[in-house]
Amino acid sequence: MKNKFLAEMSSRGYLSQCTDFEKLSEISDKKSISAYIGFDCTAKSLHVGSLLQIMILKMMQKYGHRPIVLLGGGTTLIGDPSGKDTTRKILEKKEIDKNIKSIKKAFNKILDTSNKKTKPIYVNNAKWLTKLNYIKFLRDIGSHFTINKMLTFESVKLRLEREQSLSYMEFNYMILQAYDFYQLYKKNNCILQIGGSDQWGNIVNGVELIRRILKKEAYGITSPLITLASGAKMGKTESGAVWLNEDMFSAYDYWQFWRNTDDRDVKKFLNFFTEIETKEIDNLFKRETNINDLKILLANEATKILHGNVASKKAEQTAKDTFHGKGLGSSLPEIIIKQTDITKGIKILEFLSNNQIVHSKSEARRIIENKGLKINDILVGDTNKILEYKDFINKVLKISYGKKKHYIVKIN
RNA sequence: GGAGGGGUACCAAAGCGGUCAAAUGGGGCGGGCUGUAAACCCGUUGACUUCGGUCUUCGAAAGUUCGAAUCUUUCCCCCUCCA
Repeated sequence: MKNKFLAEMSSRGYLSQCTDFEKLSEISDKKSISAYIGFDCTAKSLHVGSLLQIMILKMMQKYGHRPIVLLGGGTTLIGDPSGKDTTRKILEKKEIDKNIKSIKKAFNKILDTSNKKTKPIYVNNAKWLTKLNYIKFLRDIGSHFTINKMLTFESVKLRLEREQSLSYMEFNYMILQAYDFYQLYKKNNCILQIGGSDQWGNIVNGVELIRRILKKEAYGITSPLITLASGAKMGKTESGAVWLNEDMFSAYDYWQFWRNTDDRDVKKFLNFFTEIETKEIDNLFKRETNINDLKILLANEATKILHGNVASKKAEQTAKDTFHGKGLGSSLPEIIIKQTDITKGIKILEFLSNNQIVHSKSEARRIIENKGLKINDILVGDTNKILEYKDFINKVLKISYGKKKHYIVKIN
């Protein structure tokens, strides 16, 4: 593969399938192309599960191509059945619009928005999907799809085999996605759709629709499903999903997420989620004997891409202070309490549950009984402990839930 | 449309009148070991509590009973087979 863009895609492990490597390579060699990836808008933020796709968009920019981010305001009204064995919850338009606005924030941080030529274009398929005329759509688009073929798609087959209901609405999802591609081809000259491997069928449909109607060639690429060494799903931690939006998942927690990567996944993640050259990564693994240093590198680089250099450095320093020194990291979550409250004394159980450190007083009691709670690195043994002024050092106190969750408590 | 089987905590799955806040496994959380990893070991896993207990929970509602996850009725949902 001579094309640099595709070559790097391949060496980083971003490539799973492509409709036509040779041709696509040829075209992207000659000119700048536009490619799109569609994203679901069921939540206020995307999570790391979508990060690989975003990294691909970022890499396109590096090679002078333009990414199109399709925020599926229209398709989210329907719900993609791919990879799901039950119907997704259906959202209202208002909520979806709110989600779109919020999701964009992360894209603007990760992608390069300064270069005019490669600046990402955001599109919302609600724009064309919600205006469709049913009869016209059936005649113009529907006539190009056969049920015979649609029934052979994995997403449909899976549901039918398990005898789980697949509504007519969901059944239409793939046609709508194909139609999206067709629209983007016409409007934005978008010749390539990228997606996760579960999107292969949907992507191929779009390519075929474009060929049939426009007699033009479009292309599709899928990225592999990320598998973790442990077999778990990528992007889940003890506290739930790893969100990209900072108000839902702090930069420090994000840094920690990468820092805690399984040894066996470090190399893969460096390729996937940093911009370090593949060769350089190989060299690092040859030279570096301490895997923990590589995890720190991974955490730094990954955090930098999303939250910026300053936040990344701060997170690293906080981790250093928290785990290796006596200091208090500045990125740790802060809890402010009133002077008057502390003079009165606060019951530890109430303090923990009121500040959402634990979900209930029972959990607070449990964690103390299990030797998991520390104040200023000293084990709290008594569930009846009262937080007092003397627990603070210079009006500041560190409270630790287990080894990894730390909070700074300050007196106002 | 007919005949059966089933809905139990985060998930899977036992329990089938009291000893059930509900066995067991997975997952989660905490501890130990270590490297903020993996593996392994131990503890814990509804809420509130003055630590005596109290309250809510086994698809939904109503009922039988001193007492119901367990029995009855109605309803909702899922599965298997037949048409």
